[in-house]
Order: sequence, then C-alpha cells, then structure tokens
Amino acid sequence: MREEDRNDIRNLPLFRNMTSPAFDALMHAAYDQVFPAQLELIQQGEVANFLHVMLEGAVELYANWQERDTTMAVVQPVTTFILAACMRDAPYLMSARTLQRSRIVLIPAVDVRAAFARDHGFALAAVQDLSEGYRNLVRHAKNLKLRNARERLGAYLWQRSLDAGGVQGFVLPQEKRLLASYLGMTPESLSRAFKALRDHGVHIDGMRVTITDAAALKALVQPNTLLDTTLNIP
Amino acid sequence: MREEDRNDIRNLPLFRNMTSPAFDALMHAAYDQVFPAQLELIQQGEVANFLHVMLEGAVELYANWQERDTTMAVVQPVTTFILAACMRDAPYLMSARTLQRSRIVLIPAVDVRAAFARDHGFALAAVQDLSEGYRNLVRHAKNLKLRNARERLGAYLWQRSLDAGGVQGFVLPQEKRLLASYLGMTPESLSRAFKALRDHGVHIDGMRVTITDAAALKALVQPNTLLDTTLNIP
DNA sequence: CGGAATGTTTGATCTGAATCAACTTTCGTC
DNA sequence: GACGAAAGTTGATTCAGATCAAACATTCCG
Repeated sequence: MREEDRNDIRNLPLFRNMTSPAFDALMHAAYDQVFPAQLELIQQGEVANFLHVMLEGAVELYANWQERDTTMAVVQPVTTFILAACMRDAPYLMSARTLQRSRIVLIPAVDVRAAFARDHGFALAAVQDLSEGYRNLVRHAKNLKLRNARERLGAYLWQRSLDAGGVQGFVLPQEKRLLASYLGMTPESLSRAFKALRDHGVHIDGMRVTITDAAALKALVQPNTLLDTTLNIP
Repeated sequence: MREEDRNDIRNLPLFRNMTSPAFDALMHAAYDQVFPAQLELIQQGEVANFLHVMLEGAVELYANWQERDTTMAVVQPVTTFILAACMRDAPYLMSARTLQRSRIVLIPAVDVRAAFARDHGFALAAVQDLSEGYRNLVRHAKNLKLRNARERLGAYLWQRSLDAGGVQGFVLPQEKRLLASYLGMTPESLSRAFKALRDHGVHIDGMRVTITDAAALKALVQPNTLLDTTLNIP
C-alpha cells in the first residue's frame, strides 16, 4: 500500500484515534486492491468478510428483491462502507458494485472486530461513524415518505449545490438513471421532474445543473437539515 | 427506581457488559418517570438531552415536514431509543410521543457519552445496538422502495406472525392508522390492502388477524431476512 | 471513424395509491 | 348505558408516477 493512501486512511475519523500498533496491525492484514468499473464487490446475503475503505473511484450500494432493484447510496472516497454488517458479523443487506475503476482497501472483518474489542479509541470512532450513518439513513427514509418526486429531486440538487460551496452551477456526480433509482423513481419520472423544476429556478443541460433562482427552489423544497444529507461528512 | 426495573435495564444488551460502577453512576444520574398516553416526549430538531429507555408502554417515533407526518417506528419495552442523536450530540431527527401510559428512564446524554468514553464494554455494546438499528433502517428503506403497499402489509403480517411464534392468529399491536403511516400509506389504502390480502390467505376481523393460508401469503410476500425486521431483537 | 450499445427524453396510456366524502364501528368518558 | 369523538370502512374520483413505446443522444470500442 502506498504511504499516501495509508495516511488517507489513518486520517479517516474512524481510524484517527486508534493507537498506532492497532492501526498497524489492521493495515497489515488489509488488502489494497484496484477494481475495474462495473464489478460486483459484494452480493447482498453474503456474510460480511471485509470492511471496505474507498480510496479512489465510486461505489454504488444497491438492493434487490424479486426482479426489482434500487440504489441505496453512492459511496465516494475517502469513506468506509458496510461497517454495520462487519460489526454484527451478519449478512450484507446491500450489494455493492464499482461505478468507476476504484481503489479499495479490504480489511478482514475479524481483524476489525478484534481491533475494536482491544482499542477503545477505535470503538468510540465506530460509534460516531455508525451514528452518523444511522442518521443519514433516517433522513433518506424521511425523504422518501414525506416528499414527492419533484421535491426529492429539488432537495437533492439544493444540497449538492450547497456541498459544492453554494455555487449556482455544478455537474451531476453520477448518471441520471442511478440518481433516479436513489431518489426512488424511474428515469422517465426523473426526466419529467427536471422539466417541472424549470418553473422553480433549475436549469438542466445534460449533466450540467444551473440554479437560476435559488429563492424559488428553496421555497419549493424547504431544505432542512433534518431531512437533507450532506455528502462526504468526513 | 424499582429494583426490578433496574435489573431490566441492566439486562439490556446495551448495559449488560458495563462495569458495575459505571452502571451505577449512570443510574444515579437517571430519572425514572411515568408519562401519560399521547404525551410528546421529544420534538424533532431539539438537541438530544436524554437517552430514553422504555420500561413499560409504547412510544411512537415519527417525523414531519411541512404539513405531512409519518410514523418511523413504534418502540416497545424493553429498549432504548435515540441513541444515535445522543452519541452525536446532535438534534433529534424524529419526534416521539407515548401511545400508552409509559414508564421511561431518562439518562442525561452527557452521562451516556461520559460512561461511554470510560467504559469499553459499554462502547462495544453501543456499537452493536447502533449496528442493529442501522440494519433495521436499511430494511425499512428497502421495503419502501422495493415492495408495493399490499406486499409491505403482507410482509409485516407475516413477520408479526413469526414473532408471535409462528402462530396463525394474532392481534395487531397498534392501531391501523399508525400501521398505515409506518408502512407508508394512507389508512384508506391500508384498509383496501387488507381486503386484497383476503385472496392471499389473510383474514382480518377488527384488530384480530388470522393467516388462513400461510403458503399463499408466503408466495405473495416472499419473506426475506434482508428486508423483514424482527421486533424486539433484544 | 462508424456502428452498436447504453442512457436520456418525449409522448401516450395505464394504474396504484391518494384524496374526498359519506357512512359505520369502536372507544372513552360522564 | 348513552353520547360524542375518533378510528375504520367503503365508494367515487383524481392524480402522481409507472409503464410502454419510440425517437434521440452519448459513450464505448473495434
């Protein structure tokens, strides 16, 4: 593993307060791998064998039942994912696939649990990580239940604009097909929701979004930290 | 606080592995209170001041936005709730109200966080608690996105029947109005979903549910541990 | 560069669930 | 036990979003 990546991991909130020996032990057991795009990393139902740490690229977490599929989240570096399944030593509830060529560190779940039983700082950090993950999921569920399709899209765009530093123009971070699934609608509905938002201060051109009337958009979506998730909290 | 209740709390997974001094300190700081039905315990947006431990009764966790409301969960004894907000020292994302007269222990969040920084066993237990909560929320979100109204109700009934020990008859644990909101539909739609399930082996009479054809119901809902939540895991 | 594959938009239509309204049942309280 | 309020059901209607189908656009790759 490159020194630089090791430092990136070390600086993650989850690993920042570990003792050095414990961290070294974890890294020693870890695999650093590069995966091509569109590779299935995890299949829901499998028992969690590895904690995944994204260094580069993007990973989609999705779920399926019968013939239906839905995107649950898109993970961006540098973040860990599926910590909960590792901790519970339980089956993954979601599948994961790379969206782009991605560099990912795999840490055996056994070692994570061991580190975790030994190292208090790590346990505390895990609690913070899980708590934040929990809260983001509450927000996602509230969004699905309280807002309609157009409002969900509007709120998403509002938040992305904030994340980018309050700019009025930005590029969608992933394909619309995926965004639609994440927001709980079909691609066709997403397309129509974009159209409907033209009357509420949003202009779209391909992947490029411009917020032409922030006040109008804000009035529609009523952004709210109790519903809207900021990306890349770490 | 009654000795018996103290023991109930002590036996919760969250507190089971604490050292006795740490547990005693926590309990010392705690308030044991009885609340009447329909009392608002927590308002979303407030900063988390207390970890709540349900001893008796039932509490609804719900959320609202604009004029819309939705039930996120119904908490039954003996369980803790809103641990994540306490840990993050952040605003509650959900409101809480008692459904019945309820006995609840309130532990100041500061003390929880302190206990937690000191007591390793407690930190480990918190991770397990949060992980399980996280996973249940993933299931809830998957349910909302992957199943339609009738399937959600069918799956819910299937799971309640399993929880009751695989019996074919049981009584709904809460009013239908609330169940409808939890399952993400209107009371009218719930009523029609019950009707529709008559063709899939479910008979309903008031609050009393009878599964008349388990095979038929199972075929419809395709129950699945990756989607369906067992109540009262502790 | 060209053409196949995949993603996106648009239009027409359908449908599951929401809404609105009226009625019945159940529950809590005096 | 009666009465008022709230919960639940049923029917009629509407509507948001899904589905189906076809045209476009973009990306990928030989």
